[in-house]
Amino acid sequence: MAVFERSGEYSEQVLEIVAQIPAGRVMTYGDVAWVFGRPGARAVGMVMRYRGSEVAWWRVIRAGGHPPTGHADVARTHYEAEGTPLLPADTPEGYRIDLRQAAWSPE
DNA sequence: ACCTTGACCCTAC
DNA sequence: AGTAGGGCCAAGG
Repeated sequence: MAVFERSGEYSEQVLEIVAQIPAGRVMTYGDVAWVFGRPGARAVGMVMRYRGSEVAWWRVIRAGGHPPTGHADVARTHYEAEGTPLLPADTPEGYRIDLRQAAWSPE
């Protein structure tokens, strides 16, 4: 509840959900957005840019298990530290998160 | 109210 | 793999 201040409640909601993601688990931008009952993966990404510093932004990834743009290297460090299941991939980053196991959703 | 930006998503070439 | 285009939403000027 409320210690967040700044901009709309949307940002608060996003940060709160991300904060609920347990270590070793991840959630896609799209899934987070759908929690609000409305698409808006871009809006979620923007919240990460503005207030992402306060949450485990690395636990929020793109669709398909791809790490956040421009932060794939840092994100991988956190994944390995938390034991997040990763998989080798042909992607430029050379890896992707195993959504089959890491995919998480709030109750 | 209008326009631009952004750590997005999907499809197509 | 990479680029291009269109579409979604929220915040700020």
